[in-house]
Amino acid sequence: MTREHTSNLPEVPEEIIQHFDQWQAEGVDASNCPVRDVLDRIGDKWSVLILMMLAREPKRFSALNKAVGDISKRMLTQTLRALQRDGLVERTVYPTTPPRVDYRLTDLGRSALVPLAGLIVWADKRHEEIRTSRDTFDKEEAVAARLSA
Amino acid sequence: MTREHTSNLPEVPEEIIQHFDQWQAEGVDASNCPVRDVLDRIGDKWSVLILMMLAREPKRFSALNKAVGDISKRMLTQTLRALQRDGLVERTVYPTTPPRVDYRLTDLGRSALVPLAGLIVWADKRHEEIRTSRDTFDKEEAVAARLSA
DNA sequence: AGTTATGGTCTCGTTTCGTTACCAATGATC
DNA sequence: GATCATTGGTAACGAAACGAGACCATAACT
Repeated sequence: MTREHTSNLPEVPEEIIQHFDQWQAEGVDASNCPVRDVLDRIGDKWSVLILMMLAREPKRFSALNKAVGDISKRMLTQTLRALQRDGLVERTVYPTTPPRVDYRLTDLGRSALVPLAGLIVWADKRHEEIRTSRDTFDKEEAVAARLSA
Repeated sequence: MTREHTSNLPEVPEEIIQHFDQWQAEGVDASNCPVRDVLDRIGDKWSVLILMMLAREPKRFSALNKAVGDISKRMLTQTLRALQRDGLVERTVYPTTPPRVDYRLTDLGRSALVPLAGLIVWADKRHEEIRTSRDTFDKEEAVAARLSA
């Protein structure tokens, strides 16, 4: 009743929506919602990106640092540790000098990439639309600001 | 060659991995990667959660505030504005007193929920595994700390 | 006059983040 | 044999983002 079928967009499975409804009824807090727990972790600035970079093959710290480009060593270390802690990434140290460390996805980490791939395809397909929307929004905002001045 | 087939886990589509490879070769910066652009935005603490809460039907500001529980009004406003700017959410004001404002998903916003649902199912299925991994990691870390003391 | 309700905004103290400097150990270079 | 480069980080500091709570405008109700 709340949503009319005016387009043939892909649908969100009813089962999932029921899931959401349930959470909403209970009030979703970080403490009581497993999905919150997971999303809060990999939903940070760098985690998904790093998982993607490790998709094909293991990489060394410095290779990751170069691949991502605008991540600092500090954040790279921090993110990798968190991914390792969550069991998505495995860290191997070869005690040479200078040290050599590589990072590889675990099975769990690889399994995460499957749904993430869906998200990436979506982002790629829709990002033009999003950028357009942003431009429009910003333009309207500028007009509104001029009016109230 | 880099990945042995020892388990029957769901696979990451080769096509997607090639996508990642390409990015990696170029060096993924925020500026040159559309997916980065999108991920940086909805990959924040609250966006996904709010999209989920709006899945079934439009909601008022206060309803969202209650549903999410531990979000502050400040962040709720900020996140909703960003979602609106990106064209994922529509804001409607009814000029009554006290004011009434509701937020609903746009078609674009609804389309985002499809891949997100995949991620949520994953999180739900795997979060036990993740928690276990965390506990193990923390225990090992504690041991290491004791040794070096 | 005082209370309540809504959808925010403002301010302030805390957390988190990004930048830069630095380190240890070894092999190569001069 | 002193110097330098390399790798995978850590430490310290200033900047930006965040969370909690006070505050506001308006009108209906008591």
